[in-house]
Amino acid sequence: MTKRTHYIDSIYYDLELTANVMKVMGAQLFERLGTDITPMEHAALDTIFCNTGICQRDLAKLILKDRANTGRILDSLEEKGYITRFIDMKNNRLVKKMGVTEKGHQKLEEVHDKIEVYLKTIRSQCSDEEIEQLQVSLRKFRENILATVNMNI
Amino acid sequence: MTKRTHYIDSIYYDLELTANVMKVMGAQLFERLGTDITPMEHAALDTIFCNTGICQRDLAKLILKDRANTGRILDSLEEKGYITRFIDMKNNRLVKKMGVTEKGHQKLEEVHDKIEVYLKTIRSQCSDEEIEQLQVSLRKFRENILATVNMNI
DNA sequence: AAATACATGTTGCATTTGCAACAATATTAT
DNA sequence: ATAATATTGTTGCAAATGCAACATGTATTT
Repeated sequence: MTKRTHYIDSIYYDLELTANVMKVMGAQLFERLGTDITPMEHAALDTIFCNTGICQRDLAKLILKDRANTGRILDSLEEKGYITRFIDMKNNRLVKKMGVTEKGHQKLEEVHDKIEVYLKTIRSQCSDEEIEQLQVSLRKFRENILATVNMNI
Repeated sequence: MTKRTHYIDSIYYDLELTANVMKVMGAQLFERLGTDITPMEHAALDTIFCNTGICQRDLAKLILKDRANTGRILDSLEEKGYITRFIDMKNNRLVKKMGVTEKGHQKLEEVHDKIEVYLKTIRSQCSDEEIEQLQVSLRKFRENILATVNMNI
């Protein structure tokens, strides 16, 4: 007679709930900042900044969106002048690459500075070491799942 | 000169990605089971089973959906005969309560048995203690955020 | 050389999701 | 007693999301 684990007590639930809480916090944070980009656009912009010369498909994998939505996010960022897109070659194939503009770089700095203030409040309760350890555990757990499940991302 | 944490390296990203991977795994699992309920419907059914006499609004908070979608999920479960809904009183107010039917109970048992087989594959890599510790860390981190952010769930 | 398969990005559409407004009812305040 | 407020569930609608089909161009195979 094994004790059954119910949904509410599962790791599945804890992950969903914690990610949800985190997302709501992020949304409220960006709302308060009064900035003109969404958390997702910021994530994309930051990731482009860290991976110069990345193509859309690879960016999609990193920011966890499909190709269609990644394109839409980039449309928005381009319209606001935070990135520029250009045709380039990758493995002898034409791909759309992109780069962060000076304006986009300034936006990254601005958002980073503003966010830092708020995040300190949270960090004060959870130590850097604890968060680091949590991330390590999450990565291990994730790799574990990915070993058994085929993801089509 | 502080070293900036980028999106890809943040706890935000690890949470989002891990929850995402977990969700995809769940979807694939239920797909393979060939059962007639979605992971979310199963979560609701299991939670109703654990909280007899719960009203819709309270259930919504537990399964992390809003009232509208919770109602829709319950419509589906009721239509399939896994739950019954009835009017009852709570704090002298009329509320819709629900209970798991015998058919619903059987469905819970069936899904649980089938899932157990698959989950063992994953558990073999991550020890129960590790997962337990991960859940404890997630809860602490979550409580930490909730202390500073007002959630309207 | 032609055909097939592959990689990349875009468009259209259907599903999911959540928010706001509403209806019904009960509680509290004036 | 009447009005204002609160709780619960439903409906309508708009935004987000992802999937499948398509267009374009390249690599590989025959």
